[in-house]
Amino acid sequence: MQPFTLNVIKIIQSIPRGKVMTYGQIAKAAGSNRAARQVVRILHSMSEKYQLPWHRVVNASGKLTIPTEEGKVLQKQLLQNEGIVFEKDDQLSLKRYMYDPIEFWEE
DNA sequence: TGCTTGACATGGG
DNA sequence: CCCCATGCCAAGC
Repeated sequence: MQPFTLNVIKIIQSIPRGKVMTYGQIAKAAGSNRAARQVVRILHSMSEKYQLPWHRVVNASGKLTIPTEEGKVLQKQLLQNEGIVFEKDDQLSLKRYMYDPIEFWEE
């Protein structure tokens, strides 16, 4: 496994309750700013094994991008359980809920 | 080894 | 705001 992959896993595990991160952010934080698609794959194949909070990962627009309707509904419910409120059907406010680890370094 | 596959991102029309 | 093309790169086959 590549170090990048491991980083992605750790980062996703570090997302706190009630917060979300975008694929691009995670990829960048893991060391490759253009590897959003690898994050996708990792979520696909490792979310079970590593118990990743996959539902806290959304796209750059702050929308749910699960292909199936059931998956989308499930993710939405999981996020709502954590206190996140949706503006529209599958749209949430990134301004409010986006988790940026940079807070730790710069604050 | 080489080609295909994505739950993405970004920019242009 | 929606749709499309293109870039990207590790994992699977």
